[in-house]
Amino acid sequence: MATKKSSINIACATCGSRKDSLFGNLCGEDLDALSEGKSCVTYKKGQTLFYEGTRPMGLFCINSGKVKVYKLGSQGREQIVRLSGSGDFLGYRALLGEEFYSASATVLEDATICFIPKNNFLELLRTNRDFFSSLTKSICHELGVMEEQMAMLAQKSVRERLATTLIMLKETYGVEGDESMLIDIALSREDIANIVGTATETVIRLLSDFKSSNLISFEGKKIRVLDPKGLVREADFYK
Amino acid sequence: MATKKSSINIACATCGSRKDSLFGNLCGEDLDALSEGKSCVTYKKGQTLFYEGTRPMGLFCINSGKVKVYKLGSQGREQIVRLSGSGDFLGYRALLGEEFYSASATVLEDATICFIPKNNFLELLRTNRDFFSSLTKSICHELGVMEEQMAMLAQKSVRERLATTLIMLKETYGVEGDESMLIDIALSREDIANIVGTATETVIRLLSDFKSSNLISFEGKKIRVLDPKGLVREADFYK
DNA sequence: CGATTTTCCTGACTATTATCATAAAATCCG
DNA sequence: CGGATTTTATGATAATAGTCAGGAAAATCG
Repeated sequence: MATKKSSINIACATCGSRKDSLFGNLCGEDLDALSEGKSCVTYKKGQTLFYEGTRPMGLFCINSGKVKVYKLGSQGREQIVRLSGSGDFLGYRALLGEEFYSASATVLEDATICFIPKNNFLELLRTNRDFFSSLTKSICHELGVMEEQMAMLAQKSVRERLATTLIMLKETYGVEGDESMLIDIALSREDIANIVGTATETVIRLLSDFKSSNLISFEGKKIRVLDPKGLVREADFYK
Repeated sequence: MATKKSSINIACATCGSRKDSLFGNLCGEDLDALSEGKSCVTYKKGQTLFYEGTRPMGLFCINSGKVKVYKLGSQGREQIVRLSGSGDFLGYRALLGEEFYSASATVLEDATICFIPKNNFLELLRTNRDFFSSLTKSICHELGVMEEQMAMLAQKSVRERLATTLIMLKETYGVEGDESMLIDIALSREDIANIVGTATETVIRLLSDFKSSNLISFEGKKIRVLDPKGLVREADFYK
């Protein structure tokens, strides 16, 4: 499905999504050094950036588009561990941990993504202590998010997990409508199942349940949250 | 239950568990600086080092004993996110992420634990770049372990999760016997349930199942793994 | 040591969720 | 456009795990 096509390099110095990223505060000199080695590529939905178990060669930096990061279980089922979008980095965990990729990354929505070779990235870390600190801080925050996620997966029922996931998606990808919010990311029912950790059929049933209760509505492939408070109730107190 | 009693300070320079920790490679000067501000306390089983939602004041460094780190769910149920022992640090995530504690920590087995004030720790990070790097590397590794854990919790059945947990516990806390290995940590059935994310009764039932199948045996409060390969089968392919 | 509390265990029952089968709807692609 | 594939949907059934209740065993404590 779909083929890669290269595109003209976007210089880091003029990159629009940079201000939202950890590169936001870099000085011109650092930016030029980064730009030097990097390449910038357009990916189509379905293309894979890297595979679990392979060696990281550098850092991916998402300019636009959306990516899912997932591990494969023993039955070949994906478990999505993170969704990434504009301004996010991919692959720093494996680079800094000096390990192979612990997960795979595949494009969900057509994306423009820069690749910064390992050595350029490590050199930046070596020379710019503030950047190193803010990266570390961000990783620590990430770790806290993962703990949260873990507790949710372990303790809540599937119904609660789905409600919780919708709330999180709304918080990250919600775009304003009047009163309600549209979750602006194209996830299949199967993708949602692979975030929640359940069967696709179960997601379909529960979503149409939530729809019947007027908690959500469907808008093309996307979901609109009509009653956030109702969802919070479903997420916390059901059972 | 049980009260704190202070004990004579152990100097970092002469600390026996240091070589197993991230402080293992520090020079004498750094060690003396650390020792200066620190205090060293003996805790009894059941005592709590810190509570979720509070502000971290420094780093805990476990000299001996075992500690569980857990989050509280909305039904008051603990989800254990990590077990820590001799040589492990506690609280660096919140310190480096500049956040409140995301979890609580309670002593499982009587412990001797040093406390290093925030500023001493941060100063060490500031002045010793190698230490900062190795800490970051360790955090990245931790993040990978969490991803693994998350996928397990989301995808596997409770039976598989329990088998997986026993294997992990064996790998971390196993002490040699002939052929079999004893898991040398005192966990109640409820603690195990709070790692696996299930009801205590279910853990009891499944453990006695595993015992009937001669995969494990009980030795006081501890569990002996008789057939690791059998456990691996239970962990992966059941269903 | 005996009393009390906590932990462990078992059974019965119920609720939740997975699985399998089938079909409609949507999307892809030449 | 029209056939093929993928995704979404729904029903029936079975497996899994949770809850509640009651009792045995073990640990704790004065």
